[in-house]
Amino acid sequence: MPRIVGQIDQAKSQAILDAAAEVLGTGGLSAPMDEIARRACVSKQTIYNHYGSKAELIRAIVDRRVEEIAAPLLAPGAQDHPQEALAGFGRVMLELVLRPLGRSMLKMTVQAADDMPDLARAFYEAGPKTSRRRLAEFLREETLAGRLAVDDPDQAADFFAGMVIGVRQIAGLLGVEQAAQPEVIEQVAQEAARRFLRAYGVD
Amino acid sequence: MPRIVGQIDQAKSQAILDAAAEVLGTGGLSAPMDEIARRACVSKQTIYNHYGSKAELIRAIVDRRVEEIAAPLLAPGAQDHPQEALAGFGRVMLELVLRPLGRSMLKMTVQAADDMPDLARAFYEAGPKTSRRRLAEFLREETLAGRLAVDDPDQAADFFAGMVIGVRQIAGLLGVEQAAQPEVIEQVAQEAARRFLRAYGVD
DNA sequence: AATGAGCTGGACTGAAGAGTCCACTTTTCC
DNA sequence: GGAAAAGTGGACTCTTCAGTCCAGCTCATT
Repeated sequence: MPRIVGQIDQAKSQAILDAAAEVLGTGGLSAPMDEIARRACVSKQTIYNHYGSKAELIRAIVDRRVEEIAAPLLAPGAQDHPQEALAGFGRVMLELVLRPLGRSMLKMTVQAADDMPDLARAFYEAGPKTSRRRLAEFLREETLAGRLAVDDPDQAADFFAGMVIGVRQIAGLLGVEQAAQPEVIEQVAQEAARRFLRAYGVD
Repeated sequence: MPRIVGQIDQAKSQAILDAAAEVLGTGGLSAPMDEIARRACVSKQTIYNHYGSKAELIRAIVDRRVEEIAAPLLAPGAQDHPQEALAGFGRVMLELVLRPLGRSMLKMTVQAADDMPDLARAFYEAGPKTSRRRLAEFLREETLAGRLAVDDPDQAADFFAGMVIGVRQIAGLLGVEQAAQPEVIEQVAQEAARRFLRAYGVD
């Protein structure tokens, strides 16, 4: 990602990205570059050597997050029982949404959406959209296999994702309530999976 | 709401609030006061006479929205059949979330959350929290009446609200996808209610 | 040890925008 | 009709911050 190639320190690039994500995530997009530099233990000039401008720095942060999101969403699915597979999906989504990093990244992207619509769209595709798509595929397969009776997999996937995430995402964006405990995540994922199976079971 | 009482024009207060909601909602919180003044066909000084500062202006906008939210959430509930009552809840929540005004107000409040946590909390209480609370009460009553079998009304309310709202809220915040059509709202509310009844019915 | 790329930190420029001031006009109320 | 309150528009101050500049430092390679 660095604009000026050469002997540039890759570890420093990452340190800058980490610091920027932290500062911009908590203080909002208007947090000053000087603070990011201080947090990264780096001079402001170095940030500009690596990323060129604040907008590109933000872009790099979101791009990295988009990559990070992809991996866990590929994990669940193949399980013995639909209940476990669904709970797995739920767990992954909740982790992505509830972790402090996930929260602040989302808030950052929302704030940036006005000025960088393409960035917001990339984030949306990588996160919310991909998770629903993967889940819908799973539901389609399970229905073909006769273990579920889902007539509209896209809508059903959105229903399940909504159940799992619930009010927590918006609460995080508004900065109310603290991060959720692991046992809460587990309980919510399991219960949502159970209820979903009742709603969409083969009778 | 005006700081300086006297012969102040109430209609002008509203015009300012309307213009500010529009400008700050679409252009983000950093939109300049001059543009709000222009939009409201009012001098900048008049805005300051009415509201004292940009922060208080924002506060007034959110306060007004908080009032507006309260009314529709009291409407549904008492219906012949749970299906209709639930669909009514769903319809109201979707309207609140999907309407352009609702979207931009939410985005504005999210952006303001860092600097005005109390404001964000008031919004959260009035909107997401109240809607879940009202719905949970309804579910509790229906369960007592033997028409539903909801063991954890708070969680079930959150599940239903999540199903209805789904990916649309975050899509709106990220500025992707256009506003939803009325028939989509109706279909989603009805289908969510139907599935919810299967998940929580008395068998 | 010499070269040169990258880094530091601090000073600097320029733009944008919040909030103020002021001379003047309009409205409202008695 | 006159006084007081409210509004207008435009200039003005002050602060904040993105981005630049620069003089001196570090350190790897040769």
